[in-house]
Amino acid sequence: MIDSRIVDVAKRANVSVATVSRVLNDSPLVSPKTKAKVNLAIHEMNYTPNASAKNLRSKKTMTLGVIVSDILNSYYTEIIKGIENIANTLHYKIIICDAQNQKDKEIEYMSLLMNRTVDGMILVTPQMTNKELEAYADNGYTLGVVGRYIEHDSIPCTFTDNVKMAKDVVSHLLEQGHRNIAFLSGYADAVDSYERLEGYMKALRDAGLPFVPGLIENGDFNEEGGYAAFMRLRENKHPFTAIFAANDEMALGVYRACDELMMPIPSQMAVIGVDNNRVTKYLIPKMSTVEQPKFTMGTLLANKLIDQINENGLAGQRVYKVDSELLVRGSSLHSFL
Amino acid sequence: MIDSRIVDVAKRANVSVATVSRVLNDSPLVSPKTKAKVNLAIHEMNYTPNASAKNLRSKKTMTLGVIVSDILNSYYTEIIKGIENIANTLHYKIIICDAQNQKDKEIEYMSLLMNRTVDGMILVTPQMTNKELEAYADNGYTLGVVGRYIEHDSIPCTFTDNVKMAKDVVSHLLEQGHRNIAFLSGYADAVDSYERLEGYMKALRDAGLPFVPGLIENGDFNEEGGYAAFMRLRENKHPFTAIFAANDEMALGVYRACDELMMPIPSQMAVIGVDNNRVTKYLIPKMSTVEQPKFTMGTLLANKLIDQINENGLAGQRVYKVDSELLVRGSSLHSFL
DNA sequence: CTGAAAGCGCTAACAA
DNA sequence: TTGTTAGCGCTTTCAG
Repeated sequence: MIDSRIVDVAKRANVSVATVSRVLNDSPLVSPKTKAKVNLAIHEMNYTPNASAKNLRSKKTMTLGVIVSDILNSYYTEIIKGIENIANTLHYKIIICDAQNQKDKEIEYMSLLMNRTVDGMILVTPQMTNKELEAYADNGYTLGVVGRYIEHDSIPCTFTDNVKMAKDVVSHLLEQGHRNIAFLSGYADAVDSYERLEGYMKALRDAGLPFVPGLIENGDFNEEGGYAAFMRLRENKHPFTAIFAANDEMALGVYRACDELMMPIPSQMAVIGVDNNRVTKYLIPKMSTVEQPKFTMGTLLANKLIDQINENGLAGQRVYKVDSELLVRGSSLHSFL
Repeated sequence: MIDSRIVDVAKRANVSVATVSRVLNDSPLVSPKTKAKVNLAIHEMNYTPNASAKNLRSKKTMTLGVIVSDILNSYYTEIIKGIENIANTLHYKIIICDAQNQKDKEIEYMSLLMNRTVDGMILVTPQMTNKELEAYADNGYTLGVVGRYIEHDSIPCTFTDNVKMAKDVVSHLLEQGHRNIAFLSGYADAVDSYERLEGYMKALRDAGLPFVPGLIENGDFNEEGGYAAFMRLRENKHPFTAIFAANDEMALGVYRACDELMMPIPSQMAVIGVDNNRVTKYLIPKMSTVEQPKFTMGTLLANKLIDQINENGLAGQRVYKVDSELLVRGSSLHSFL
């Protein structure tokens, strides 16, 4: 039954609780005969071990917490798939927390799970600052980060080079003949925002073009925000023919705005996003974007974190830098004119 | 510190562990003065209670398990959002399990969590049969189902009327003048498949049209399967001008196939899906589909299940039937010709 | 209002 | 190879 205990099994099988525990945990110190007897009892009683008791005693939960910004955004779900993939293999469970794009939710989840509910946390969110994360680690918590670089000995991380990525995007736009390129940032204080902004500015500088503040707006990383930010950009009265959005969600808002304003993409407005969300390839024209190896990033990080938990040490590589790739599609191609 | 215990706090505050526990659990039986003293100690030590110990002793985990077929499909993530919404409010955590469209994964997760890791399970998957679910319930497990009706006193469920929905879809297609309508099923044994098939057949019968087996194919509920099934349908040599897919994912495959075959939608092929996945409204033409109140379904069911866990009883409504709505868009509109 | 103590179900010394 | 037993850290009677 659902609430039979290890002693019940022991009694039925005429052995001690220790023996049952050994069978349960595949210890080699049990004779085949006893093992069979115990397994029979287990099946007859439909016994399942109580996880809480096991966790308390063994001081681990075999569970990882994962905090993402938004579970509806496929960027995050694909990372989750990667995490899940390796977690499953290594017999770990994962608790997925959806911060709903709110930083206070992230913090709330952090404290919710940091009480030995999980053995470690994976943060996939641009909002929490490195400082805050480091504070957690310094307090003895085990955590890892997907999607950004962090300088702390005990926090593993996987990320792509945001600056380089943004430079690549802007260079491509320059090559296509654009000279007035707008940048759609996410939250101002998010790493992904300012690193991509930095790349954008570097590319302009390298090309000898001036940086125009009126060509920058914040869009909060979501579609609605992207739409509104695009409208504000137009009010700024600085004409532009191309726009680089810090993620695909915001670029989607640009698509909608262009549709309403009867501005064909890419002939009157070139658009590029970041993330290679699934929806981008169903759009017309298909959206140019940057592919990040999301699944891989999830797998790498989770694997490393689980290692760290079990080895209780920090051997091997801590920082995983993976390559992103600019996917040039219809929304930024001059030949589409 | 991360590993200080309740006795450490008690010592520091010069009280007993019982008192600390009372403060921790907001018991009214503590004087304000003592409470302040204890809280001070808690903060000074940065103490957090050990969840495993608490779970073991209190026999609950304040956690719900949620099994979905595919976390990349927004149908499921929106239901999850609904579940999460009410769970958060009621101080429950959720463990999300992605069965990756595999029935054996569902069963695996079921046994993984049914050991008091969670207080109850929510199944959002068309694959497990009602019989199997009933067996779990009969064994004393607490569970609920989103997306289908089930006849069992202790399993709450929310669902929409699949038969009626399918009839509505086919009726609309008939009104648009179509007489040869294909049906794209999911897995043959999934409720959503056969109930929608039933509605499809009823609508044809009501209209006095023959049922043509060659117009039915299975597409496994995913895009690739939808694509392949569409190709098979064409090989069957039964001409058809409209297709009803049992979900949007498969309809997406049809879009791709039509694109490759240079068959414009809707003039040469009308297409309707089910779920109102976000991507449907970015397609050209926009895809007709059926909206189900996903968020609400999640909220309703989770709320009911938590009630059931706490009341330890089955008072009130068990079955929640919610309305779905046919969204007629470009992909099935004759006027688009 | 506060404290002492029993025990939740399990694992892992240690003993046999 | 097997059994006995001491906790893991918490909640909750029961007594004061």
